[in-house]
Amino acid sequence: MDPAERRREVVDALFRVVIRDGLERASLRTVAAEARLNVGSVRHYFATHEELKRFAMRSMIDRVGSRLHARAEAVGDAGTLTREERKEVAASLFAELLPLDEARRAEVTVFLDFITAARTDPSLQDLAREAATGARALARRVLTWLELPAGVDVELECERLTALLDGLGMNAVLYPELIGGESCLEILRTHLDTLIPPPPT
Amino acid sequence: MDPAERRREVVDALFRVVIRDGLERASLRTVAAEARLNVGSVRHYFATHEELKRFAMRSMIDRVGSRLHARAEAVGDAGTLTREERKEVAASLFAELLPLDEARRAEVTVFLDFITAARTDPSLQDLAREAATGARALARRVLTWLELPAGVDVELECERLTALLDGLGMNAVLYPELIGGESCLEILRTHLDTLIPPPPT
DNA sequence: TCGAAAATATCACAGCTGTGATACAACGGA
DNA sequence: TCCGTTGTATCACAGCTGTGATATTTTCGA
Repeated sequence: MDPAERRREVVDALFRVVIRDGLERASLRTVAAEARLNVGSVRHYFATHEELKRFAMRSMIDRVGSRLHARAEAVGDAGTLTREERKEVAASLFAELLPLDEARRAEVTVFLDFITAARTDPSLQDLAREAATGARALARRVLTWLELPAGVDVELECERLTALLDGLGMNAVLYPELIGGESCLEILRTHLDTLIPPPPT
Repeated sequence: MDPAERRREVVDALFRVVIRDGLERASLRTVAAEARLNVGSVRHYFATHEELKRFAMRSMIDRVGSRLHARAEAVGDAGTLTREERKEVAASLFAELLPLDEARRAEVTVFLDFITAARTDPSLQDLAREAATGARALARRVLTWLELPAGVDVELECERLTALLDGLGMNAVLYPELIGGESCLEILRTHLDTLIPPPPT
């Protein structure tokens, strides 16, 4: 079997364990069992536990990052869109970072565990920082593309938006009974409306 | 020595371990060592590890909750304040939830570890839910007290504000080099200004 | 002063962890 | 066919974990 695919299987098994029991329960043995392998086989592809975790976190970042990049490229020609249309495009782009379906919920859940673990795990810190700066770069790019009204501090709004997205994702993952995916999307749209007032009806 | 104070000492030791190494490293042995005790002494006050963690999380919630409650009570007579003054009161109240100094940074750090752990730890879930609903109740109360302009959805703004506060706190704790306490406060003030437009100068 | 209660301390045990070492099987080119 | 590479599997070891049981010390009121 293709080694790359085996690695992917192991990483998927790790994700399932993290979603079910949290990252701290994702030991070599539990992940191997989830992947229907034994520790020896897992360690044939990942020399150490640390390497497995780093590879998994990188896979997650790359997956989300490439998806966002593809979406951002697809709307390269902005001149033909009205402000309202661009707002809708921006909303659906940022929505990729919200737990709106099971796949994205899984991503946000795993990602939250990884970045909180990175606070005290030096081997994950560079990846967490990379993801954080990447999210800010995306937000900055989209906000400038939206051509905010004069007098608006783009850097501040960039930080406010990323914080809002992180907060929404975290709350929707930790308290699904308090706030669902639909509310997240509605709040995101409202937020963009406060940045660019909608035309009066 | 007063048993209540001993418990507090142990809990403080646990907080220090969590801040330094994360909640998953806060074993009975590491906490006991941090408190300059042995496991037997710690277990004399907390029968099980689970009981210790629950007590610590409850202490944290109570501490922050009572501080917020005291501040909210202190400004009970709202009629004498202008809208701008009330906005400033609201900002300083919500600022209690942001890592603006070392004490609050420690609180947010520990709290973040607790609520993420609660996702997969049934023994902490009720406390996490209590904290989440409490934060929303506070935000709802303050937002109605601010008398937002007509047409503003208070429930939605309540959720948007709590998500923003959570996101700001999380980012400031996880990426202190990307966003500091001052930026959090500035963003919070900006957010309140978008809810209640400031008078033109 | 005595003695019970509270507090502190130590040991042992089973279970889990990462990792090193080693063995066994499968496969694919010379 | 042979052999080296790749993949799979198993064992052992030290270290950490929570917890039960037990021992020792300290405290403090009758």
